[in-house]
Amino acid sequence: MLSPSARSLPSTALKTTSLPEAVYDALRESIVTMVDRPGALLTESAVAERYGVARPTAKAALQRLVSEGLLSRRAHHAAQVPELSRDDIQDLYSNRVILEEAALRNLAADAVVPVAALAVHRELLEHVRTDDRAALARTDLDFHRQLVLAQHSPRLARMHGLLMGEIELCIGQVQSHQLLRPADVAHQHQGILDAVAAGDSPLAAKLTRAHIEGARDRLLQKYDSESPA
Amino acid sequence: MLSPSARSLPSTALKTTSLPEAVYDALRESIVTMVDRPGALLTESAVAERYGVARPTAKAALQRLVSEGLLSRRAHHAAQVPELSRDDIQDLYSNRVILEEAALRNLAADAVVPVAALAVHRELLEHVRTDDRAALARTDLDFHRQLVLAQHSPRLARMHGLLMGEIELCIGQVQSHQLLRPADVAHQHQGILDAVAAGDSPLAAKLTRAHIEGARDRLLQKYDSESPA
DNA sequence: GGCGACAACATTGTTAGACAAGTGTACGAG
DNA sequence: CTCGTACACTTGTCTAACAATGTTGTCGCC
Repeated sequence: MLSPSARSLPSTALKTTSLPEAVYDALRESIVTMVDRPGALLTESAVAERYGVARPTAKAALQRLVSEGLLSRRAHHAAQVPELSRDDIQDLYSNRVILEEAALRNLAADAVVPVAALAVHRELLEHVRTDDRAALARTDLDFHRQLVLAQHSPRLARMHGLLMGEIELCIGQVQSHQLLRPADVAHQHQGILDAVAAGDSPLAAKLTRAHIEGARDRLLQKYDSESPA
Repeated sequence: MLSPSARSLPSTALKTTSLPEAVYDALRESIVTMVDRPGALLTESAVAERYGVARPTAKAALQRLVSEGLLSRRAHHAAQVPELSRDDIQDLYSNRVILEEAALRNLAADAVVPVAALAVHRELLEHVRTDDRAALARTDLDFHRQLVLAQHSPRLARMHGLLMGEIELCIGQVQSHQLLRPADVAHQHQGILDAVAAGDSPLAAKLTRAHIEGARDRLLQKYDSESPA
């Protein structure tokens, strides 16, 4: 009784199946939430000590984060939380447009609104009502993920997931959710869902593009105002 | 004298900077060239022994291949060369269309033909003349890679690279280059380049889609004739 | 003869410790 | 002031070992 394996590890609770994956999850979280600020150096030993694991385990987690673009690294040097440039933001969002526009075009062609996306949409409306900005930003990304997932294309989901990972980091670094206009987000999502339900592919694609480019512009604006170079 | 570190490793020569990367390269090659047939099991120890490295080194190489979809794996089991299904082929190519169509649309918008792609195109014409099917298949993929690279978008290149890796495997498994019509490939590439030079985005996109879907259909046809289920 | 429990095996998961090799830096010599 | 060397730090790689897990095969029982 009393959950036998409740022995918790130093800093954060690690509860996933694989140890490297648990470290990966924890580290990823602390990167996108800006606990580790951009530019911060993460040595293998430091990570190993922080989570109470061996260096090879930490190494594996770091390697995965590097391969996903959430850390940068030069050979024989500590991994580093990247500071995203203006070009990075534009690259991220222009590729996101490509993927999601295509996804929504296909979705609308079938004229069927995926239930998972609908559920997330309702959750988002709730967050708009309570004006919970942080939760709203998270749910917003979730909504887009669900739309892509509804495609049942493993490769599309994987590529989109890669992009979204870096976009999370991006949003964290620019603190853009403070500028978010909750009602607009909800309204635009509704428009996209309506276009899908109506089977209007061109409209769904157009609204998706506008929605994402709007987010990008807001991000860039904040970015410019913060780093006047 | 006499290059001091010329001690060669068992099967294949490994000459890259990092040992895991060298194993990765060699293993990848032997997978896409069907030296390791689909369904074959690759244990960490076997790989380690084959290339004369320690198990952790082999593990890293395997992990990377798994993360790129060139190997599949269940926990506590040997990695396995995946056998691509009909659905996989369709998924691969429909996503490839999304990416390359977008890339060519942008390229044509600038109306500038990338020199690297032109160089590869000339190389391909040479292979058509000498009727070298294997080299032609390789150069064909290279041509598409160059078109995407010309975009100068790190994320687009990375996503496209992932797709192309699996497509290489796909082409190897179906032995599709035997069905390739060299003159057609060259002709279609020329058409795409012309559309880009003319700054005709819609045409470039349309030709690209047709070119890729043609390749897909040829692949599927061969696939169906080989596995009549 | 068929079926289930148990035991042996194979494989990966994770750790520890060690040494080599590469990189940047600070310090000292010229 | 400049250059080169030595040192400290970090990663790269290996060996060895044990734990955890999944598979397989065998044996006895029904």
